[in-house]
Amino acid sequence: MLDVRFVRKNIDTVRQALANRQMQLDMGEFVRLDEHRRAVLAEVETLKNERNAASAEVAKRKRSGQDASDLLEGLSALSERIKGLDEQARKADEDSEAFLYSIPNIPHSSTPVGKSEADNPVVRVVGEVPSFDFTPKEHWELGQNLGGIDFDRAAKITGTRFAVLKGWAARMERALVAFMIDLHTREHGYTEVATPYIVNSDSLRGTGQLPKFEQDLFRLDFKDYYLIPTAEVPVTNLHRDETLDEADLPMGYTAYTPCFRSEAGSYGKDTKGLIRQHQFDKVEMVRFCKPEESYEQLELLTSQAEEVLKRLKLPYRVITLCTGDVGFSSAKTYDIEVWLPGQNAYREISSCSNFEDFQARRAGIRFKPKCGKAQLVHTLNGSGLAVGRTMVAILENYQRADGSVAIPKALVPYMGGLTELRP
RNA sequence: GGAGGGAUGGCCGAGCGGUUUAAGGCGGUGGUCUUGAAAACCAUUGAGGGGGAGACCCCUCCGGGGGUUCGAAUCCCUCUCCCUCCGCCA
Repeated sequence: MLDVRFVRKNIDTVRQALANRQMQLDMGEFVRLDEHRRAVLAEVETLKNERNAASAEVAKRKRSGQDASDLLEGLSALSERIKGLDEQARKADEDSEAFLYSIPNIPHSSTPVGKSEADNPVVRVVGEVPSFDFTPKEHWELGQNLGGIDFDRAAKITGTRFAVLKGWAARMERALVAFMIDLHTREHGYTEVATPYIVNSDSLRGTGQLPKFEQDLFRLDFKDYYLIPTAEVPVTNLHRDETLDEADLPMGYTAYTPCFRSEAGSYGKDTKGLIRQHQFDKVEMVRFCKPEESYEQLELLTSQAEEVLKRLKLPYRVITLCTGDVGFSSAKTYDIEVWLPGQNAYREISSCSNFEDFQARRAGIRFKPKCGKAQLVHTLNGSGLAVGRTMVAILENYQRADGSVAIPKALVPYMGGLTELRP
C-alpha cells in the first residue's frame, strides 16, 4: 500500500506509474473519496471536541457537588449526531482505504518502461548452454522413464496439476531443499525458519496477496485460513506489527515450504510436467533492511539465488521485469530463468523483488533509528529456488543419449553418493 | 469437546464509570557528577489520523467488533488469541 499522503500530493506520479503498468484506475475517484473522507472527519472531530469539553465540565461540577443538568440537556442529542457522523466517517475511511489497497507499487526508476514480458531486458547470461548430439527430451518423459515421477497416480489421488515423486525423485527433492538451505544458512548468513503452511487473511493482506488476488489462493473451509502461495507470506509476516532493532538490519530468513496456488486463469498452460503445479516446494529468502540500502540488498539477494544455479552448473539468464510485467507489490524485480534444453527455452526459476515500504506499510514493520522516529523498513524476497523447477532443469540439462541422467557434483553428497540415474 | 483464568505503552505491571492528561518499575535517550566508565540523581521517552506557513492544536487507540451512558481501560454482549485442569489425539 502506498502512503495516502504521498498519493494525495503526487497524484500525477501515481497516474504515470499506472500508465506504465498498463493499468486502468480512475485516480479522480480517489481524490473525491479522499476529500469526502477528510470533510466528514473534520466535522465529526469538531463535534467530539465539543462533547469532550462538556463532559469534562460535567465531571468537574459533579466532583464539587454542583448541578449539571443544564449541560446534560443537549448532550444526548449531540452524542446521537456524533454516532451518525461516525458511521459516515467509518464508511468514507473504508472506501478510500479500499481504493488505496488497489493501487500497485510505484515502479523504481531503474525498472524499464515496457508493455509486456516481451519488453523485459536481459541483464546477463551465465553458464554455457549444453549442446546435444541427440534431441533432448523434456523432463516429464525423462522422469517417467526413470520411474521417479508419476502424474497418473497423482491425478487419481487428487487431480490434475499434482505429482507423486518416487525413489530417486523424492530423494532429490529432499536433497535440493537441504542443499539450498545449507548454502543460504552457512554461506549467505540467513536464519532458517520453519513456519506454518496455513495463514490468516491479515498475513495475506500484509504481503499484498489480499484483497486483490484472492482467486489465486486456496482458502480453507475453516476459520479465516488459507494455504500459503509462497513462504514470503509467513516469513515476512513474522515481524508484522513489530519495530525491529536498527542494529539487526539488514536481516535475512530462509525457509523451505510447500506452496499452494490455484492457478486460476492458467488453464491450458504448462499442463504437462512439473512446471506448473497446484503444490510445489520452494526455498525462499526474505530480507528486511533500511530504505537506503534496499537496492544493493536486491542485487545481493539476486546473486545469492544465482549462486544455487552456479553450484549446480545450470545455465541461466537474469532479466529485469519491465513496468508492464512487474508484480503488483514490487518496485523492481529480477527474474532468474534457467535453460531447459527439452523446451529449448529459458524458464523462470526465481523471482527476486524489492517491495520498498509497500509491504512494510501494510504489515506495520518498522525500525527505530538511533535518532528520530520509527520508520518503515524495506522488504525483499526471492526464491532460492523453486525446487520442482530445479529438478526439471537438472533432468533436462544433465540428460544423456541413453536416457540416463548425471547428478550435479554439488548434489551428490545430498543424494547419498548417487552419481547418476539409470532407467 | 467440557470447566475455569487471562489479554493494559518497547517490556513488566497497577487501575475496575468522571482528579487516568494510563500509577509504578524496567529498558531507551539526553543531562549532572567522573580522567573515562559504572552507580546515583534529574529530565525525557507510544502509534495512527486531521488541521496549520509555523509555534502548535484537535480526534482516535488499554486484544477485535457491538452495546449501555452526557462520559467506558473500567459495566453488558460477542468473537479471537493465550494459560490451567479434564477428555480425545500424532
